[in-house]
Amino acid sequence: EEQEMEVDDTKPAKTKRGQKKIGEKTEPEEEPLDSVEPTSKRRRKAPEEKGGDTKKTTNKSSTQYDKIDFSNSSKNAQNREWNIKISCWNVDGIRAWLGKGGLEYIAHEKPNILCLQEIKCSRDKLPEEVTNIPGYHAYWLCSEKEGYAGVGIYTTKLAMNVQYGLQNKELDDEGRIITAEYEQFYLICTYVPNSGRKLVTLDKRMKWNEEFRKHVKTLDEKKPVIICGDMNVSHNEIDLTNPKSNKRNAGFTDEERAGMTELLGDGFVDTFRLLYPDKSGAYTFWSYMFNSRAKNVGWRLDYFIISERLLPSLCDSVIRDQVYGSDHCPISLFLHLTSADK
Amino acid sequence: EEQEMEVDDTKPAKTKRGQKKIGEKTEPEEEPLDSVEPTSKRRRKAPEEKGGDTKKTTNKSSTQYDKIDFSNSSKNAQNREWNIKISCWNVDGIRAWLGKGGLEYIAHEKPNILCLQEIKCSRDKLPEEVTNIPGYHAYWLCSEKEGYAGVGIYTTKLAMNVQYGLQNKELDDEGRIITAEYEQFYLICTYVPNSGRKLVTLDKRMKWNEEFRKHVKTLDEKKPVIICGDMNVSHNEIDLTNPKSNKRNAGFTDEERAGMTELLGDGFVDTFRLLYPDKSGAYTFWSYMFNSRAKNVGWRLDYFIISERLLPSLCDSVIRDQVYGSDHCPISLFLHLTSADK
DNA sequence: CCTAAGATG
DNA sequence: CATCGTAGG
Repeated sequence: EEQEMEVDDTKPAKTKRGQKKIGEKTEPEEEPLDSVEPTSKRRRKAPEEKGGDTKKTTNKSSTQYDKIDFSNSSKNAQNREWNIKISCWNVDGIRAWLGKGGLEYIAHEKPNILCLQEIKCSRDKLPEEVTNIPGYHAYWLCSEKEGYAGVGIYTTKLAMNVQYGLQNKELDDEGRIITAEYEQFYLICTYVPNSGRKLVTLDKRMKWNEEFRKHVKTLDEKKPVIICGDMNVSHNEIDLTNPKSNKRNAGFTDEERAGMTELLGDGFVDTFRLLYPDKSGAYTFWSYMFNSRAKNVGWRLDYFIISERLLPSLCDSVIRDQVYGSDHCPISLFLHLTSADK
Repeated sequence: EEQEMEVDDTKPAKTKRGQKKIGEKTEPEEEPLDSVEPTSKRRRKAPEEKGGDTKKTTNKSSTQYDKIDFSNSSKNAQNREWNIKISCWNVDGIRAWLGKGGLEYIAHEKPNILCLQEIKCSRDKLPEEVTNIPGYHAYWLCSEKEGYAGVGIYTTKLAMNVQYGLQNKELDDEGRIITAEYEQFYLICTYVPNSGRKLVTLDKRMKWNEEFRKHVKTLDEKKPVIICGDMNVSHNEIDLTNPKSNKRNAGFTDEERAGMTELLGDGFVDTFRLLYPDKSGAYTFWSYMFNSRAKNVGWRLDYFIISERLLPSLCDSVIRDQVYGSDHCPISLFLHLTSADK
């Protein structure tokens, strides 16, 4: 049974723009820059290759977004363009991210919903600049451990219901999951426990996987589910640069990979891999060490995983690997939702 | 009795400049920029006022030294110019100081001896750049506590003997004093224990003062003594911006001030205050907080204190308040030493 | 290599 | 408001 839902939504939007309904775009339709070749098949062209960008991860410049095309003209199975965009970013410390211009990402991406992981900040230390973003409501779940983990959701439309944690005493003290209920779906924003150096916390991770799966299956019985966040696993060899040498490292153990396989076996889909089954070099995380990002030595750890019955709505699932400000990059999911999804 | 002296002096100077003898200037005499008004009296003109310098403490620029005149034409009581310069700087972390260009200070000041306090670095983590400075030997005493306290001495001429600590078990684990014996004097480089917020370590400080005084008096029976370092006390009201509000704060308690008075009563002289008895606003430390340095809200905590019988040799004692790179600034002592000092 | 907190000053 | 160390990744 669910505990009472709390809503941390104290501030009204300051702008007069008014609230957007989910299913309503946040700005006028843009003409796509690419050719409008119909994408009748699930298979897509690979995302553009990164240029020889030497930008540092600590770059604060507001110009990083000028080169990025945030428009998306991909169609769903019924040849409809997206009408809701959900984005997701492990920010690796929301205060550092703020200092690196993280808010500009929101202004450029303009998602209907943005899920953040690893905010590493207790609720009372969240700067007003991040709690009070015009046009968005926000839900936060912070770790009891200071400066550790923590997740948040920005949303243009209020959720019907918000559930904090998994309702499991052992697993709910670190701020790792918020479940937001909307009319047509449940949205899960999660930061899955890392198994640690030398896999010291693999047991905890396995326990998490178990409870998480239960949670997701329960939700899925009621409404389709959209899971997003840092799943802290690269599912297959194609999902990281060095699969061989990482077989016994956190993020690519058999146990963690099997966890993902099980989840997908319950009727969920890894949207990016569905759309781009052969795309290699597509990562969402690069260690700060060894200049990994410049060399694109990375891992795909961040996912949009959706109930299979949402597939007709799926327009695109993309990795914003040009966006800097964390050791992860953002990802975005584009859906066309209609009343048929209810 | 003294323990065996260790000398941490593994590297020969890399340059071919050769060693300077103490009493030999490290570079050709420069023509002083100021008028050569003879300074027959102990009383001097005040150091120049700081300009409206907005430089940050973290400034790495190598240009900060261009505006500073390191020459000094002050004479001793026999109207002789200096032939030995000793400098002293609480660097507040030698690695951070190195990154802020601290070594450039040495190149510009060119002291015969430079004493450093608060190196905050264990011996094995000292960067080679600071342990291997051409033309200087180095002695180090590091705290057993990582990244805490610690002192060091650079010297162009090898000391005859080097004593590490006070030979007191309770007080010698934090790297707070090196005593170097030269032909004509003992040099003490010290970082006196801070009494702490709410004076939690005032007892330890009092114990230190007691043992330190014994040590100094013992040395003084053999040779004149030059004490330099962060004494962690402002002796009198003139020595800090806010004496009233700091009467019960570390650095200006009656107990600490009395300690300095006692030391001076044993036949030692605070050289700066002797030469500039009325000079106010002369500080060597400014809290990083509240933009204190820009406002010159500071404390005089760093001293050259010498045996009275060295007074005939004293040419000048100056505060390098234009030099940035720490929350303290360097100070320099100019002496003319002759065989009469032996 | 980055984030963060905590201790110290 | 700086310097550290350490934990975490």
